[in-house]
Amino acid sequence: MKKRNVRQDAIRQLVRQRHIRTQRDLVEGLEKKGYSCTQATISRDINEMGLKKLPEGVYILPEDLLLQRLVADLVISVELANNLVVVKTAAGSAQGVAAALEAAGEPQVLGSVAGDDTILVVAADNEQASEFESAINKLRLR
Amino acid sequence: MKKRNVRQDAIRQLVRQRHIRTQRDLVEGLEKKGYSCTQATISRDINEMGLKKLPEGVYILPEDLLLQRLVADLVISVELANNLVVVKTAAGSAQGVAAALEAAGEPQVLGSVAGDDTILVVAADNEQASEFESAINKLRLR
DNA sequence: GTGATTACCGCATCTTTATGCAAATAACCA
DNA sequence: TGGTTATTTGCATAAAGATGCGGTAATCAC
Repeated sequence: MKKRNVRQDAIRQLVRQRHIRTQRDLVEGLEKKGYSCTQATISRDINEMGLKKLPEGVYILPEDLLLQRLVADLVISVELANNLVVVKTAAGSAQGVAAALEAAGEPQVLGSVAGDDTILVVAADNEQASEFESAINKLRLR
Repeated sequence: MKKRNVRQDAIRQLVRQRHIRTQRDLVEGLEKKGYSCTQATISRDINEMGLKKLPEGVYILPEDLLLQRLVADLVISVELANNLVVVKTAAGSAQGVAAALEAAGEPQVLGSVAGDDTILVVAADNEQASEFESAINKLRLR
């Protein structure tokens, strides 16, 4: 049976795109994508993929967890200016957040510099910058 | 009715002391302290107190959440040396973590200085330092 | 092919947490 | 004080998630 991997890819997509709060959400989301399975299967998939549930109640991919926490905890604002994104952080945290962003390796980013409470992120063009901005904002739950 | 507040104080203690994973854990812990109540009551207490459940599966007080996340995500090691505690963090994060520690206002800390990836914490004496060390380590789940 | 082994999954059920409802208790007030 | 109102709680049950068991499909050795 090969469907398992394909289904788990679909789960990855759903978790990244939307805010999935329950396993039922996933069953329904998968249904719309043409996959049919039960909550029991989802439970096993979640365990196998190492999905975590945040205190805020949404599922998140394990590889996104660290960045999410740092962004949610330390980023104060995100502003767009042409192909630049200016990220304000808690005092003294810009270096740390910038390192995590770097490590996450968002493809649309050319590079960044960080001061004490500000990160300047340079994207190739306005659209790439905008994409990056919304990617960050998606991590800032609550 | 005064028992509610007293019970919630006991819950606070338990959550800080041990790693509480289920509401049943709390019912049992409270039982040993002489409080008798049901899981339904605990559920309401947890909601009212704003307790959160970490992805690692343990409950945490809302006021401890930010520090916990930063410590868990960014602290690499904690070493004790007489009345000093040397905290190693991810590169560029020492400032941020030190600020959060500062904000948490652990009473046993006299002060601290932070470089790029190291925080030096000064306590009044060896015992205070040791207490602080274990307080930090308690936040470093998994 | 046949048989054995393995991976996968649904069903049923268990565990954990949330909640509607009514009873009990506390707080208030005339 | 007696009556009224607001809180707090337990019980029963719903909702969300985990898991034992057995069945089916895919794989492999022969």
